[in-house]
Amino acid sequence: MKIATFNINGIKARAAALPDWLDSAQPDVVLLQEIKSVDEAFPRELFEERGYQVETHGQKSFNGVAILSKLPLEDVTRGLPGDDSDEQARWIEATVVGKQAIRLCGLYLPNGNPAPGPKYDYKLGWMERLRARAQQLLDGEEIALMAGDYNIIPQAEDAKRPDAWREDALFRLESREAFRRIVNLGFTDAFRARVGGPGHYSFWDYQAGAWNRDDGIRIDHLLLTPQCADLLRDVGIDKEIRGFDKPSDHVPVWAEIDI
DNA sequence: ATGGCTATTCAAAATAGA
Repeated sequence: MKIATFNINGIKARAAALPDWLDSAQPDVVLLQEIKSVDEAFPRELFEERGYQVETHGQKSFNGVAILSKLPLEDVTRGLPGDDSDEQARWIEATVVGKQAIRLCGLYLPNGNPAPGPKYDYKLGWMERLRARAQQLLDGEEIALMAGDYNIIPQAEDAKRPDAWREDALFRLESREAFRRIVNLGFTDAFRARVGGPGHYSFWDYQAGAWNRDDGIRIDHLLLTPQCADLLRDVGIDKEIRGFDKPSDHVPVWAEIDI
């Protein structure tokens, strides 16, 4: 089963590029972030006509996550537990049954800039809630993954120019420590389990010719529980579509799971 | 880069992104 994460930066703006990528990459499941749409306005027919079931957790203008799946989605839940006052649409979960069941968590972790400040506090608080949910998945010994736009550059090798990001909410020490607290519970970064070294990015800014200079960062990740990591067969970053017409500033990252 | 681009929104400039 090919499972991808893709921050599309607006479903309306990606009404051509996203179906084009689906048709060529043929993922079984896609976890989408930044749909920037309410549920009622999401163009589900674009995906249903390609054989995908669509589940959204949308919000007006900003944020918003969704799941597309060729197999039925079961037990769908919306919103990251731990703060009933949080109105931002950044988390969705569902179960898909292949040979075995796998729990899929799609997430759009807060950017957090400027740091320090209230937005950064929100990011760190959100990550603490994420850690709690992650621990539950481990405690249940589930075949599960948490994938999405983490807005975290894990290591210097994950940025073309790490020094430019030192004080940024995506790379400052506190952010990376919070990310490691989650990974170190026992998760596997799917991409890094298979590919080492610098030069692998999932985001290039629209500004300043970042794409042409390959000035990117790796911030979209799939974290696997041990039971899921046992089934990991392949990974990839579909970098080339960043150079196509009307691209998102992110590209898809995927994992092939033997399930 | 204290923002060079893109997307969104009660439709013009503001907000957000990373």
